[in-house]
Amino acid sequence: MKEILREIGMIARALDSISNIEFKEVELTRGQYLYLVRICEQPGIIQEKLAEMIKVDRTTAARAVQKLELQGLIEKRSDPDNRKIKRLYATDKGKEVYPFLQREGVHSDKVALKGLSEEEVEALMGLLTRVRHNVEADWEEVKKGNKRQY
Amino acid sequence: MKEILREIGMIARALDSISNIEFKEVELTRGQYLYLVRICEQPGIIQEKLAEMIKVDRTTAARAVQKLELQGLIEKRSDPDNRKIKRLYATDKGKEVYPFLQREGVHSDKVALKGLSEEEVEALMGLLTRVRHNVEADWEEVKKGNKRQY
DNA sequence: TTATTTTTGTTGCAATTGCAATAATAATAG
DNA sequence: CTATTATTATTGCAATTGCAACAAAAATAA
Repeated sequence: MKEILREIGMIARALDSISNIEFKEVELTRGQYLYLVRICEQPGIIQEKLAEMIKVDRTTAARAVQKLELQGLIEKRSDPDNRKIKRLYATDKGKEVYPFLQREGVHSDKVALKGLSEEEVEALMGLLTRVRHNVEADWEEVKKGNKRQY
Repeated sequence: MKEILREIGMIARALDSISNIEFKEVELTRGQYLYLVRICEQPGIIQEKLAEMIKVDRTTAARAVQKLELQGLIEKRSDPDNRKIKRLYATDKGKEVYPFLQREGVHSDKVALKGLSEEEVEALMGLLTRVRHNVEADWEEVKKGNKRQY
């Protein structure tokens, strides 16, 4: 029955690959778009949450964010109430590329869902959200070092 | 509408991350399991097809296969009718780890689909297969260097 | 047949990725 | 209040990843 997860893997890798190739046009290297879009959409988000949302290692997110900052696409601001965290914001330059990322996303969306009715899209979205919830619980456990039983 | 693709990305990364952590127990490093399972299931498959199935760069597949061979988990055999290709087969050692990969896959499957009825699973599978077909056409084009219009 | 194009495979970089280990602050427990 | 634990961020490796660029064989075209 695990063909479902394989399909998901294939789709994810294919789309990620496409995005990475297309975003070179905007001077973004592999993976960066993931972080930038989310920072644009949730100004003030911190690195830790970003990694959690994207489902990537904390240190990976750290370097991606670091590079985005170095490129002047985002900036880190210290929080006055909490010296531990650094809030992330897109700079003007970052905000400038965002529309391109959006358009690409919309297009990939259109391509991916071609031939699906509105009801099917709705159903797919609902099912995937449930699957994601199921999976993310395990991911967090395993990431913490806990072992799954089977 | 592109939340669907985001969900897919999250699920894929989370599961991949879990698998990579769990398969260290069997001496497999990041990504290797993807190739090994498919070679076990389709003995005689060639590298190029493997990359296409998994949706990964040809050179990435090349190194993964190379390493699997070095570890003695698979072997490359020249084809008598076609000197260009090399067919891939799991060795006894490779076949030995396969059941573990399977069990892990079954478990991830169970976790991911928890709470979904049989009909929902069926529906999800159908929808994802269609999405995958849509996406893989674009992937192959973009990989060939062609540009998408939007 | 000969020439061109496509398929399949490899290696040299340069980059991302993630595990360990470290540090510092915040939150919780005793 | 002090001690312990959890959160957040960073850096040092060692590895995977993928784009270019190449090679060689096969498939197609002229």
